[in-house]
Amino acid sequence: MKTETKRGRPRKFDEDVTLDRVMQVFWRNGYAATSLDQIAEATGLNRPSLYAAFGSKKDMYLNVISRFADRMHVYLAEAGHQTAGANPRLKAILTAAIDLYTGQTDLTDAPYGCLAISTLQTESPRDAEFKEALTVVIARMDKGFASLIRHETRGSMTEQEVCTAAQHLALILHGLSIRARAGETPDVLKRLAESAVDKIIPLSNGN
Amino acid sequence: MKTETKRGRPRKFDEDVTLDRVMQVFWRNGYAATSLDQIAEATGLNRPSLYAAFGSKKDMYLNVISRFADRMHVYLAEAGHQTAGANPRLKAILTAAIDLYTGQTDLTDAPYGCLAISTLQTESPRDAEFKEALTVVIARMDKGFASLIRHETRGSMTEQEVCTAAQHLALILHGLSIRARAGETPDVLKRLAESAVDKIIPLSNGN
DNA sequence: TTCATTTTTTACCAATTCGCATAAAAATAT
DNA sequence: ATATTTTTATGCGAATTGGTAAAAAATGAA
Repeated sequence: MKTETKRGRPRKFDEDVTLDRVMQVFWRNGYAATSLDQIAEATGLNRPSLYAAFGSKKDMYLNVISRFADRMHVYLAEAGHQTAGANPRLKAILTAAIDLYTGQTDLTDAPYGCLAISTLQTESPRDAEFKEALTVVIARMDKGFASLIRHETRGSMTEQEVCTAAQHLALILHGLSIRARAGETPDVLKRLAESAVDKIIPLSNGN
Repeated sequence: MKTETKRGRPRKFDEDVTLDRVMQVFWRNGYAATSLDQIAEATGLNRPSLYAAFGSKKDMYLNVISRFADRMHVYLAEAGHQTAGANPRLKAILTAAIDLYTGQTDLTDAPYGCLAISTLQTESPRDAEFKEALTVVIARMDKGFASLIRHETRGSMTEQEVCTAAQHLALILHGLSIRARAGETPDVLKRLAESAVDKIIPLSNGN
């Protein structure tokens, strides 16, 4: 009961690579400015096939947003595990995020920042689902930073201080996304990020 | 030679209040999702009148962006002059920005963050003029923070440190804009902002 | 071969988009 | 009054939008 041979005409596209292409289009244009024709062109599928496979434009967008959030999460977590100590780990994570935001990773070639920050945010006042998705993404980043800091500074910071520092880092991260989309270079952003981490979670913090 | 009585049919709208209404529509929807019909409805003008007075949709948007940047600049500068010392002045500025971002000022009732960060950013990859306008806005914020810090900490910080700290504050500001648009409350944001300032420009810095 | 199933393709739909051309209206100048 | 000038109002038009209906194609099952 693994792969029961599928009936019917076989698909001539791979779902994963197609979704990746959909993601690129939304990443560049945002939600409102992206047309299904552009997506069709970028994926090689035509509109009815897209709709049959992935639902409406909104469905596709939300699909791609959570896909992006998942990918970003594992990518940053991976980057954060190459070192030890709060300060170095946070620097590694921000550095990796900057690579992602400036098109230096496998996820994208384009320097369009964070997909959620760059595009979801804009739509949030008009659509409650989008707004909810945005707060979820933001909360996820906060939690990620908080758990790292909590773990690495066991005891030396109150829970309150941990959460505040985590949100500081998320603020910084979002600011970096905006600057990346504005065209700032990775190295400038990385210098900025490193000095920011040094002020928020100094190396001297017992790590 | 002040107001030479104008010929022709008189306008029945005020240019300033109309532009303010145009700004609200773009602020909520962003550029791409805003239609001229929506603007026409919000302003009470019809499309040909809008076009005659303010040009194309893009013209209107860029017009409103620089209008916003100017207003924001004077509003924040004013707020920053109610106190003395780098740390208190920066806190006052960020607090004022949060009021603006969350709809607590005369500029808008709506909690849609910073017009430029929230909407211009999204469009920047598709249009060189938008991208340029975005970098100009960002640079303006950097410079504003830098000149304040430079002035208040005369000598105690290198020019390099001043610029870096200024960019840190701008990163924070942009992050605050995003969270405001995501629906975060003013008081939470203000606590966050104040503690961030304390880490970037501590009170103990001789002020 | 014939049928059932799934995907692809073509074509269409109603609605909306931005911009403009043209006409009507409202004021001043002569 | 009549003409001139400026703004407003009506309405068109070509293009694009998201979505779908219907037919054609490609596979496995019988």
